[in-house]
Amino acid sequence: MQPHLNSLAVAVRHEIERPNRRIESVYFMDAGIASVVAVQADKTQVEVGLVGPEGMTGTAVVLGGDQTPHSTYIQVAGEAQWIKADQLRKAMKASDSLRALLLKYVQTFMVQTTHTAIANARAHIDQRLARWILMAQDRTGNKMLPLTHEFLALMLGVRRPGVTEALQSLKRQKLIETGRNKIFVVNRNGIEKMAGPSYGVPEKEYRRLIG
Amino acid sequence: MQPHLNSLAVAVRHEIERPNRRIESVYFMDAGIASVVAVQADKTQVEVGLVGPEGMTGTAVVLGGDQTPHSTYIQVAGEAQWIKADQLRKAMKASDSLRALLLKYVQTFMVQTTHTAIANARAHIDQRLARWILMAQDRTGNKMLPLTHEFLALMLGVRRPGVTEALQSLKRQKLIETGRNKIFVVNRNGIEKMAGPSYGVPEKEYRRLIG
DNA sequence: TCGCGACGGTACGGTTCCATACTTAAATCT
DNA sequence: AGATTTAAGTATGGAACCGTACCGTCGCGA
Repeated sequence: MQPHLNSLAVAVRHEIERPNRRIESVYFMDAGIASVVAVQADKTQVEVGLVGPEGMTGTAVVLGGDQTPHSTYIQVAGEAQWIKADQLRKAMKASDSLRALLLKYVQTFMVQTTHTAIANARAHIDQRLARWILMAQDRTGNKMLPLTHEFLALMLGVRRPGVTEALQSLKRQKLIETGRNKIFVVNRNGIEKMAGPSYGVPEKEYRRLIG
Repeated sequence: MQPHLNSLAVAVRHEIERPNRRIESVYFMDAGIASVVAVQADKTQVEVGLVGPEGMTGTAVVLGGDQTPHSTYIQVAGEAQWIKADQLRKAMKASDSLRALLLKYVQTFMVQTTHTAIANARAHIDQRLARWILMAQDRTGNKMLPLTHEFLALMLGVRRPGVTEALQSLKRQKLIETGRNKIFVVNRNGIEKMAGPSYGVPEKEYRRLIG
């Protein structure tokens, strides 16, 4: 696979996959975060999964398809290695172990999306926000996350002022610090406590399957 | 694959898969509905997908695994053909076309779960309920759905009285009729209107991929 | 350095949904 | 038939969020 990989710096908001359009390339993130977003017929959208260096975009290609109704774009700028979808298909055909590994990742990603669903159904905004921060930090390994409230609101499917208030609640509890376009993780354990049961299951499944 | 399939009547609430336990068998529903449920560490659970005659349980096996953190059980009694997970693995190894078909189904199921996530984030109870009724009717082909409010509440992740009120709202609009343990679809188009953008995308994706 | 655009903080009334509890009604069992 | 269980309807006060709007502030580019 390696000869067909190409490094690339990816900028925030860059769209990797468009809904119902052919997937040209698949990205393996070296740094930064991509976001998989479900899109309804009326264009309303909500994030369903995060992809960082632990994973890949374009799971539909791994499953033998060439498009999805989802949208995928860069949330946190970074670097990625991309490969043409066709090259990935060839590589999977050539290597059973590669295919098996990528399918395992699809499984972990699926668990992530199902737990987004349960969090959306049952958790309050501050819990969902805490979950999101934890997942983002897992992927960047950085205390600082460059994010606007507006963007987070879009991701969580809530009002922008709702995010502002939830962030202030976390800040009051000394769990994070905030700045314009920035969130700083201060007390990770505290954030995990805040997220409660909405964080953890997909992470455990990832460790089990891929480690 | 056929020689290893076994017919079986499945009763409501029968558990097909337990969280983090080895998946013994995979079920292809002939009639009735199975429900895939995400489970958090504190045991709270919410439904993330429905499986009827259009699909199968045990997508983790298709992805090369042998367990998931999810739970799967029968929602509407019916009949199923089951096969030992190992036999399915053999059959997939033997037939690329079978494997490709099952992977396509995994893709459609994934889209279903992501749209459960977006519905949970943005839609009100009556819309989510409408979506659920439509998805259930798609799978049984029956105007009558044998369901308790309690069960629906568990599935949607809301209070039981919330379901009662939402059902009455649909009833007032002449979209459904209700009885003890029963919901009757009266005006399917009206229910689709009520569900709005929360219904449709996964169904379209299914038609595109499997038809 | 000034102005403008983007971002974040705050306010307010209204709606949805929650937790909880109690009552009525239908099915099941003895 | 009567008793018991299970399901469905109703009530209430409170919390969480919503849509919307307005204002302060930060940073960037002219």
